Amino acid sequence: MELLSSTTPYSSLQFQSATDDFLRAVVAGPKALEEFSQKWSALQKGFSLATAESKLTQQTISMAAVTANDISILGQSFVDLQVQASSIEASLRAESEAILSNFFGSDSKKPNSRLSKPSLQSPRHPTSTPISNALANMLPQENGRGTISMTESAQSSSDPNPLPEFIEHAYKFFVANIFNPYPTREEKQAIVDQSNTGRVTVNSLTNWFTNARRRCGWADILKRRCDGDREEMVDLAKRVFVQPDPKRPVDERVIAEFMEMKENAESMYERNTRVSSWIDELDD
DNA sequence: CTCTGTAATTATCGTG
DNA sequence: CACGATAATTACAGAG
Repeated sequence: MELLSSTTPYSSLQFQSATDDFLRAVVAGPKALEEFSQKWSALQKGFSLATAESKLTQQTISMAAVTANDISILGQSFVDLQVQASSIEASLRAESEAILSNFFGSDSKKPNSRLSKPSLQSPRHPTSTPISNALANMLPQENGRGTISMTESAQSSSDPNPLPEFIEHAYKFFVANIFNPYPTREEKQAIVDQSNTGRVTVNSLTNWFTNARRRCGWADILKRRCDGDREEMVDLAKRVFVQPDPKRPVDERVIAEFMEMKENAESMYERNTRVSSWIDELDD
């Protein structure tokens, strides 16, 4: 609240400095990113509201979109690096597990042992580094409320997350690619590789993405605004989330629809990542 | 491959 | 606590 104070609600200046802030935060590390994330969220939230009330000039809107684009691209690049790194780590771990299981013989596929399976070492957190978490939490965001942030809310010990292993990675991809939530086969495979402990398949991931597009409202906009034309939809979404096209400005109402859609996607993520009551029954 | 419709399953909430 | 209603998810079939 105090962030976007008083008189001038939105100047393009705020958006301009955001890019610099972001870069500084990336360099400074996860904690700074977290901070930036909150500022950025607040900024977007306010922007969203102002948009709804048509209080912004086209110029400010453009500036906002351009900044969002910059941040999105930069953030995406970092996320990609993280994803690749963890993918490599995953295959290395898989390899060493294979080797170990040769030693101990047996135990290659065990359908229902989900809780056990202490793998080799890292109790949890194999593929999620602080940076990638912070980035993925914040990437194209708004929604200032405490997103997952493993850093504080669920600290140390048991960091649960017994959900289907893929959803964390899938959601991150989804939110980070909200302007084009259609992973290629390779990208799906990468997500599966990162999360797989046995039963996650590319096919189920494909289903998940289809359902996710439907649930967050992407499918709805696709049908209503683009007559089911996916190319057109992605092009439109890019003009909203990535880079505005001065020659083809997007109607404010459409922008609002996309913002809402993105919010839905993010709240799905929250819903599914938060630790809930039942976890209490797990310990001891 | 994706989209829509839908069945099956699971989690959550209000009530007696 | 157990129940029934409701919401959310996942998987699948049929069509394009």
